[in-house]
Amino acid sequence: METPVETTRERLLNVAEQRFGEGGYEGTSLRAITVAAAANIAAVNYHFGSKEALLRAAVARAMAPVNAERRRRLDQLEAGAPPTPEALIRAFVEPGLDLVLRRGERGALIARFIGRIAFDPSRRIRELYAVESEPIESRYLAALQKALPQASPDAVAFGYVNMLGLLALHQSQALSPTPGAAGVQDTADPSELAENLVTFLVAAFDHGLRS
Amino acid sequence: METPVETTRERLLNVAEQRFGEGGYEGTSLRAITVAAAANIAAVNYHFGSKEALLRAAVARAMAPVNAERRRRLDQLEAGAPPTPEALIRAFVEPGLDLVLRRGERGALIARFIGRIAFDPSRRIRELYAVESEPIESRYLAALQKALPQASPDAVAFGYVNMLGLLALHQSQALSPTPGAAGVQDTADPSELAENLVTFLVAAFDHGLRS
DNA sequence: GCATAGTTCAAACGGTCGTTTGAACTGGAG
DNA sequence: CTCCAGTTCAAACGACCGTTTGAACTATGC
Repeated sequence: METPVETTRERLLNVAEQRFGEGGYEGTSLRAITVAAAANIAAVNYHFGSKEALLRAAVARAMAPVNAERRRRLDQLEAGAPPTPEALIRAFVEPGLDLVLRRGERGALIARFIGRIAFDPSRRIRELYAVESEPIESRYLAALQKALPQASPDAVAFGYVNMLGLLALHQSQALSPTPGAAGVQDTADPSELAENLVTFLVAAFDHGLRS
Repeated sequence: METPVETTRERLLNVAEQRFGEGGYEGTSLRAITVAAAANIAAVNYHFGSKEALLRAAVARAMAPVNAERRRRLDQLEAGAPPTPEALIRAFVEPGLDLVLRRGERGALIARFIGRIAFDPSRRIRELYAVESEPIESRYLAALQKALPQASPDAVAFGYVNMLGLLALHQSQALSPTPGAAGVQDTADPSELAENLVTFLVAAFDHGLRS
């Protein structure tokens, strides 16, 4: 079984995901990416136009399947009875954390990349993520506000941004054990992490939002 | 009333907090810091030894009062009846978010700086924060595990790292409204944000941890 | 005033950065 | 084989980076 030959463009995107996910945007140079991709540095300009455009393309590529799955799940939920907060939270969180299950080793790398970019120090970089995620995310916020009529819309929005934050942090694997925090273990199984996070968030949404 | 004259060293630390908080470690150059501090670039080497050492000193300075207050609150709680999870969460979260109330404009800047460094893309940078915060944080984790006997220690640790993550994100002001997320407003009052976050976390700890 | 420690300075080093350029290469169509 | 579009290459540009250096400056004590 022969692996299809990767184009230079694909190699650049793959390595960009990995490297940007490891070092962030500012901390990753094009030379590091191009060397790892066995490409010439001018190829970045040729295929993408600039470093930032490479990032933009990588973010768009990484987010596309996540967004599609979130959209599919929300469409499905809204086609039936009014969805519960739990169903909505699950529909949102699981695609983000399912990357490992669906894609093997590369999935974890993409998850980390997404989480990392979503909270880059630079607002400009963060907005690359926001542009890709906003259309489907605002639908989820509206659906959650509808599903939680006892809480104020502002309060639901507060819970919602907390959910975004926690999801991104878990994706980026930044919530690793602090040194000396005995008893804290990386959850090896991503579906278990998803269950834990959904349970945590559902409790917070159901009992911890103000009215 | 004359303002005391700032030493070069102090100016460098103050500006470093601001600039590292805005741009992250990699995205902030020493020249930007020294220009803003009206200092010579060699002063960084003279007073601190290196860029990273400047960061380390800034982190230590920023965390010292937060850590002291967390320690004082925990000591106080443990001197009485066994503290509730809510009391512990509050004792941990409030000092982190109180920076604005206690220090005026500079407080928000310091909060952002701390939050930003805590989740820098580079593990090496993140560990500068961890070194400063670990001693008091591990005490809080142990106290929370004791206060939540119905949950497994691993589950409490999971909730704990989520709390760390959310606190840092709120401090860093990275949880700003996404474009188009109508209804999401920056909470102008930090004590209200603390109340909202404590409420959210308490619900998640009380109802959302697995056993 | 001199000596000394502390502090700051401008210039420089060696390295890295993103972007650009024009030539060379590659592959496909006619 | 030629032509052409697409692609890659090495070299270079101008800018920026953290670190270093030796001289100059500053303040204090004798």
